[in-house]
Parts: sequence; structure tokens; C-alpha cells
Amino acid sequence: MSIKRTVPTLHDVAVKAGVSTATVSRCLNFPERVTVGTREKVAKAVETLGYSPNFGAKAMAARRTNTIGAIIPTMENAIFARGLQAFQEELRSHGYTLLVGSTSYRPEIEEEQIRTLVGRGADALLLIGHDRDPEIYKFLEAQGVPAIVTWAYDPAEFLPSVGFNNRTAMRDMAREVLRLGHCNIALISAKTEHNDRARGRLHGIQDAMIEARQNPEDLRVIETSFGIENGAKAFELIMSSQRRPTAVFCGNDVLAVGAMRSAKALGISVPNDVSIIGFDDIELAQVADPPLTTVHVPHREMGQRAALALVDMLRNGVPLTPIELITKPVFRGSLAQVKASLD
Amino acid sequence: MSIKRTVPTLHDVAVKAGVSTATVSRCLNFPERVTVGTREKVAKAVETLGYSPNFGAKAMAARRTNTIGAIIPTMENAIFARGLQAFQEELRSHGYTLLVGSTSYRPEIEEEQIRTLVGRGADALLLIGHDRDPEIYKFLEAQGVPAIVTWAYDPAEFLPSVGFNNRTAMRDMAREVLRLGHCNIALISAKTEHNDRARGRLHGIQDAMIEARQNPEDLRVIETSFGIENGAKAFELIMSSQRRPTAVFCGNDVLAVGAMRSAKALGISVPNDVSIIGFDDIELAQVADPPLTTVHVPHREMGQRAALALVDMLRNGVPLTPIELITKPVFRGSLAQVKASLD
DNA sequence: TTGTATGCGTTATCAA
DNA sequence: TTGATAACGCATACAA
Repeated sequence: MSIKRTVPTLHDVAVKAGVSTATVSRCLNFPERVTVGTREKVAKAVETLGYSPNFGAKAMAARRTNTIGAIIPTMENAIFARGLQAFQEELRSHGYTLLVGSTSYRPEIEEEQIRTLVGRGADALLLIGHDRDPEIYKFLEAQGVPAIVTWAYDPAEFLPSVGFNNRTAMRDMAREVLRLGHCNIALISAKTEHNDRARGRLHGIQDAMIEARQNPEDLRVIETSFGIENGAKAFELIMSSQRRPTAVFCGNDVLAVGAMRSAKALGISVPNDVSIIGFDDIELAQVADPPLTTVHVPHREMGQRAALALVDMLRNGVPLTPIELITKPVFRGSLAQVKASLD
Repeated sequence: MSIKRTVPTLHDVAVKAGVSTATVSRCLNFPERVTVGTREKVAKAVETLGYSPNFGAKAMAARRTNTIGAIIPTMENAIFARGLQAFQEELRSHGYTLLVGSTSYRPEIEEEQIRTLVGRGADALLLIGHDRDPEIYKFLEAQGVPAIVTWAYDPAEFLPSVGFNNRTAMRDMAREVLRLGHCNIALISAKTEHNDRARGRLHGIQDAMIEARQNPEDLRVIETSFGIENGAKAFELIMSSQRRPTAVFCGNDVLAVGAMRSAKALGISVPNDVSIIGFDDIELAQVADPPLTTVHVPHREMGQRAALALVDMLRNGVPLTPIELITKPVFRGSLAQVKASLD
């Protein structure tokens, strides 16, 4: 344990350079407003002292942080990472820093994270989905922190969203699946409570069923937590039933890959015995064997446009407006026409 | 664009509750030192005002943040996410908050991120690997910010590490591979510049080659950036050569999965035509087809123990000491004995 | 148990 | 172009 030395401050730099703190501050933030001579003196002092500005003090004095917060359900998966990466890159190019929080899909943790990031001075927030306690929106308004929602699109909701319509996205896929003759289908869904994306996807399938004159009640739904392992277990459960479905939808690619692993373990052939359909189109989908039929989501575009919208509003006061992005079913080996059966 | 209202402060709460700011502060930080009556008054004021403490001000006044920073190469992948998740959970249980930065494997960005997190008041830092400009260590010392390294173990290095020996880990795996008769091998490596883990893994293979009386120069090495796609391209390149290797090591599982995808596309059978070996043992490894032989890394234990060490030093002044964790080769379907050949 | 007063490191206003 | 100086929001030593 080393003695905790005292960290150099603006004042120390000022003394060392023989100028005032105001000059040092200007030197650092607006070099052009300072003569070359002083600039050099200050630069040298900064260098030898190893000075680094105190963010908290800076934020407090300047009343802005150039920081934007993002709160996602989990970092443990590529699903959000891709979009977030693009989000960050775009922010970075505009001089903003990204602060990330994760919630493990738990509303109370999301609330805590929102408070944390706001307390840390985030100038704006990126949130996933619309489904949360309205109290939070009151809080954000009271704090004057604008927020944008992504991974969903619903202009009727309180916050503006940059994303896609989960319901129609899944419906479009389901239509194709039903068209292939599947009339006994199941869904391995993420928990739908507090999750409008999961609910939208579920309803999308049911919409397609109704269109196809099937009874939406017939959709067998298993809700489970996120993870390959959970997808595998859910699939096992579904296939242990009396009347096995011919197609299993999954709320996301990770669950789908779990289902495929489970199918392999059980000796169930995909897509001969059962078709498996995912959602998201992460890299994993192409690596799976057979490659996964899934709904392609424009992750990167979503992140980038969300960032642009936020920066535009912060810098130029341009109001946030909803932006709808499109998704597209991607057909790969895991989906096949339903086989003629004997009953 | 709504009018930016002013955010409630401690002072506002104090006025509303009819007490002093000091009392409100105590109420929030040490509720037990305050009578129940005032506690309730303050709580109500906080509630109605929607008060949320200003982190910057708090950090400045208290001279600590209860925040620990972690800087990883990329969030785009499960490799670091798993360990980081455990790290965060452990920190959380001790009242610390995690701040994450990512570098895209670029040293200059890492340096920038270190400065950023330190400026934001991180009480300590978690870094990946040992290979960086010593100037950074001077900076950290000057700032009085302790740091710990993970994902590597080398007690001879400047910073204490909680991790594993990349070199012996890969060597142990390579021994087994060579034992199966492979004498024409290749490595798809991450960029070794500024990356001691990648270099260690490379050297580990060469160590095993020397033990087996092979010429380490014979190891064909392709360095590439992170990502499934890059792994696929590198594999293609390797297999387009005159004399194809019988075993291809990969610096990590992500590259390996890319290689496997490429093999499938090229009609090369794994493991009949070529064996593929990964490193890390992320979930992806089990999902691959065939399942990937790889080196298992105790991600979660690593994150957890790093967190404990940091908390223990911050809270109790316990000095950071290196901790070596063990890795283990995991044999799955992607590795096979070398076939009798005709030459 | 509660209040007063000071300082934390920076920016920004206003003079010089 | 530069320098004093007043905020900024909070914690804490000290006093009451």
C-alpha cells in the first residue's frame, strides 16, 4: 500500500506555470484564446505534474458533461453489444463519451441505473424498450435529462423511439412459417413481463395465426430467462410434450441456438423433424448448424441513428422524433416445409 | 425541446423539509444518526422533489467515489463480458459501482480511457493484460489510483495480476495436440503487438513444439483482428496453401468458430480433414458443430477474485497480491488424431 | 441530534 | 490576453 499522494490540481499547474487558474483552464479548453508562450508554459507544467482534470468538478462548474448514458438489459450477449458499439462510435466522433449500465432484465435495477447515470451527469439517456414505470419519466423530466428508446418503435409511447416494430417484424416471419404448412407451433419467449419487445413478438405470431385462420390460443408459449442454457431447457420441455410442434419460434437468437443444441442432443433433426426460428440475426445465427432462420435487425443503424438524434438535439436543439427502421426475415437452413404426416 | 428546468439540490430538500443541508446529507448517508422524525420529513421532501444526488459534487466533497473502472478490449464479444459480469456482481455486493470502457484493442484508446475513468474518479482500475506503455503506470501512481491486471498472470510484471498463464495454458493444450500426431500445424492469432496474452499463447505452442522436437519456426502464424469474419478469412488463407496443416490453433474461440464456419463453406471436414482448437471456452464453443476443443478459462472466478482483491485493498488496505488461476484443456469433437497420410 | 461554515477543483463572469 | 472571484452541490469538522 503506497502512501496516497495528493493529486495535482489546476491550481498546482497554475503555480508551476506562473499563471492563474483561469488561464490554465482556458489553455486546456480554448487554446486559441491564449498566447503561444503561456500555452507552452502551461503544457509543460501539465506534463511534468501529470495533471488530469477532475471530471466531477468540471461537470459541476460547466453544468454539462458531454456524456451520454445507455442502459441495456445485459452485456453478456452480442445482441445489444453490436448496436451499442455503433452508438458509441458515433458519439465518440462527436466528442461525447458513453456510459453503460446493465440491468439483468430487472426493472428495479434499471431504475437504479437510470438514477446512477443521471447522478453522474449524463446529458441524455438511451433506453431499451418502452415498458417501465411512468414515475421514471417524471424523474427524467424533473432532472431535465432527455431520453430516447431503441430496440422498439412505437410513436404512441411517451419517449421517442428509434427502432423497429417488434410485432409486425415477427408477424411477417410467422406468415412465412405458416405458409410452409406449420399448424402446430410453439414459442420460446423471453419473459414478457416488463418487456414490450417480447410481448410484441408474441403477439406478432398470434396475428399471423389469426390471419391464417388458426386459433392463437393454440400457440404453446414457454417463457424463460435469457441464455443458451435456458433455451435448451425450454426446448427439451416443449419436445417432451404429447404432440410435438413442427416449428419452434424463439424470442431471440440466443434462445434459438440453445434450442438447436438441445435438438442435437435429443437426436431431433432440424429442420426435418422440427423447424427453429430465431430473432435478431446476430453472428451466432450464421454459425449455427444448420444456419438459423431469423429476423434481421439493423443493429448498427439503430445505434448510429439514435446517437445522431441525441447529439443533434443536445447540440442544436433539434427535437427527438421517432424513427422507424425495417427488419427482414432471413431464411436459412433451420426452417423447412412441414412434412406430410400420418394423422 | 422542453424548457430546461433546474434540478433539485440538497439545499432545496433542506428547505422543503425545514432542516439544514447537513442534516439532509446525514439522512441520506447515515440514516441512523438522525431521529426518525426528521428522517421521515427529509424522505418525503426527497420524494416529492425527485431529488437525486449530484455525483460530481459528492465525489469532490467526499474525495472518493465508490466506483471502480474496468477497461476491456471489446464489448462486442462474450469473452470479456462473462468475467466482467462476475466482476460487477461482486463489486455491487460491496457497494461499488462499475464503470466500463472499451478500447477496440488500440493502445491509444486504452490510454485515453484510463485517463477518462481516472478523471471520473475511479477509486481503482481493472486492466486486461500487462503490455502497455510504462508511462501509464507513472500516471496511475501520480494519481494514486491502484490497478490490477486480469486475463493474464505474471508476478514479474509491474501490476499485480489475477489471472492465468497464457503461455503454459496454451502449451498444455498444444502438447495434447502434438501427441495426437499433428506435425503440421498453424495458428490464427490475434494481433500480437501490444498483446501479451496473444504472444503468450503463440509461445506456448512453440514451447510444446520444441518439447516434441519439432521446429517452432514451422508453425505457420496468421495474425488477424478480432471477429468471426476475420477467423473465417484467415482459415481460408491457410487452407489455400500448398501444404495444408492438419491442425489449426486459434487464439480465441471467436476466431475458431469463424474458422469452422469457413471449413464448412469450403467443404473441409472438421475434424477429419483438419482439427480446430480454440481458447477461452465461451458458450459458443459448445454450440459449434462439431463442438470446439478449447482451453477453459475460469472467467467468472477471475472477475470475482479481482473484485474481491480490489475491494479488500480499498476498504481494508490489504495490498494487492498476484493470484494465479488454472486453465484446463477441454476436448470436444473438433480435435482428432492425425490420419495416416500418403507421403 | 442538529446547524454553521468551509473546502473540494473547475468554469465563467467581469475587470483590468 | 490575463487575473480575481463567485458559483456549482455536497460532505464534514466543529460548535451548539
